[in-house]
Parts: sequence; C-alpha cells; structure tokens
Amino acid sequence: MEIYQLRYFLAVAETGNFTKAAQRSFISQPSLSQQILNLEEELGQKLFDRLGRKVVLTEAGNTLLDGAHRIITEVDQTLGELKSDPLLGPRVSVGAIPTVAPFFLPGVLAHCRARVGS
Amino acid sequence: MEIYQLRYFLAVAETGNFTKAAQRSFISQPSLSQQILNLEEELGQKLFDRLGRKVVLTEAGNTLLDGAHRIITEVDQTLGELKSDPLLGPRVSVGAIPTVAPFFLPGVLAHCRARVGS
DNA sequence: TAATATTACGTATTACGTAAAGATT
DNA sequence: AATCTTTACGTAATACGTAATATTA
Repeated sequence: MEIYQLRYFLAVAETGNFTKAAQRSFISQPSLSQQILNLEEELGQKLFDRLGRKVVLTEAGNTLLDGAHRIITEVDQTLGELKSDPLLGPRVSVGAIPTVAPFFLPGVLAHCRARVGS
Repeated sequence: MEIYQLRYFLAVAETGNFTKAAQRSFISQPSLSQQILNLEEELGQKLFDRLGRKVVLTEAGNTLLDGAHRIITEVDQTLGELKSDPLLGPRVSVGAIPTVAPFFLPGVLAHCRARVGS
C-alpha cells in the first residue's frame, strides 16, 4: 500500500467512476484499474462492488476510506510544512555590538541575502 | 513521498545510522541512502546532517519525523483493520421461522461454511 | 586503517499506456 | 449500440544490489 494508490482509491471513491477518477488522477483508466486491483489483492479484500456502471464501496472499502482520509490529510499537511519551505533550513546567527547594529546590519544582511539568492 | 520511503526515514532517524537502518529495513545500505537522497530532493530540504559517523536530524528532518510518525501510525492501524480480516467481506442474512430455526440452521450453516471454505 | 556514507552502473521490478475483450444498460 | 471495466502485453520509469570511491574518526 502506497500513498499514490490511496490517492487513486480516493478518486474512485469520490467519483464512483473509474473513468472520471483516472482523468482526475492524470493517468489512463486501465492503469488506475490495475492499481485498485493491486490494492485489493494486497489487502485480501474487495474494495468496490462493480455494479454495472455504478461503483460502490464495500464494507472493507468504507474502512479503507476512513483510513485513507486520515492518512492523506496527514501526508498533505506534512508536505505543506516541508516542501521547499524557505523558513526551514540552516540558520545563521549574527552578533554585533548595539552601537553599530542598527547602522550596518540591515545593509549587510540584505547584501548577503542577495548573494545567496534567498 | 511514499510510505516505504517514510519507513526508511524512520529507521535512519531511530538508529542514527544508515547501515543499521538498512539492515532493519532488509535492503542494502546504498539503496536506502539513495531513497533518503530522493526524499531530500523531492522536499527540497536536507533531512539529516552527516557529521562523520553521526547522523543527526536537521530542523526539516524533525518536522518530517513528527509527520512520519503520525502517518505510519495511521497506515499501520488501517492495515491492521483491513488485511485479510475474515470478519469483513460479504455478509449473508438468513431468515427462518422460530419453530425450525434451532433444529435446522446450525447444520445447514455449518454445511455452507464447509463448502465455501471459511 | 576501520567504519560509514555516497557515487556509478547494471538488473529486475513495476507502474503506465495502448489495444482488445468482456460486461452491463 | 453505447458506456464502462478488465485483461493482455509491451515500454519506460525506478527501486534495488554490487562494486568502487569518498570521508571521517
């Protein structure tokens, strides 16, 4: 079970339709179908009942739906905190005596930022 | 970012050592190293400071550590609920008039279970 | 020099797309 | 017949292992 599979699963659960779910996921419909089948096989549980053109969650599917929501929420939140966050990363502490600090530091720091490119 | 990568990351964070983390993860040490690098590249953040033989979490690493713990906990809980749980799956409701139920149902149901193999 | 991490590169797994077939309305 | 899903199969991406190369205590 991987994160990308859970995203596919959620797309199907929310659209109730493999074709639309595939479009939303930017992959072909058979590939998405395959991943859902892989998930079902790994879990040993059918996740959807294929009723003609309707796709409905099974009991196991509903259980996974709950978990997937919680997992993906945590994942996206964590990604949001981390992804290329410029506030994270190495810090530099600079000390200076009070007399010169207000005069020199602003210009010097701006120069540093410009050279580093941040 | 995928679940298997988060497990590798946790292994390194907990052991503070790529070699031991690889052993615990049952993969070779270079492969694990590569996955950590992939993660760092995707996130645009260094996750560990390699200080000679010590490996220490960066600030971004600590942020991911929190998230990874929550994510993996949810994942494992969800997997535990689902994986080949025989209680899940299709249910069959059987009705019978009170008079015959206690006499016939036990044997018939046992027979069904035996034929289905459950 | 011993212990550890990274780089280089080939192999094997596997996710994906296209085409064809099956199933349902 | 039209719409949707699954099956079949080839391709491309990539996770992994082995070997060689840094790097540090």
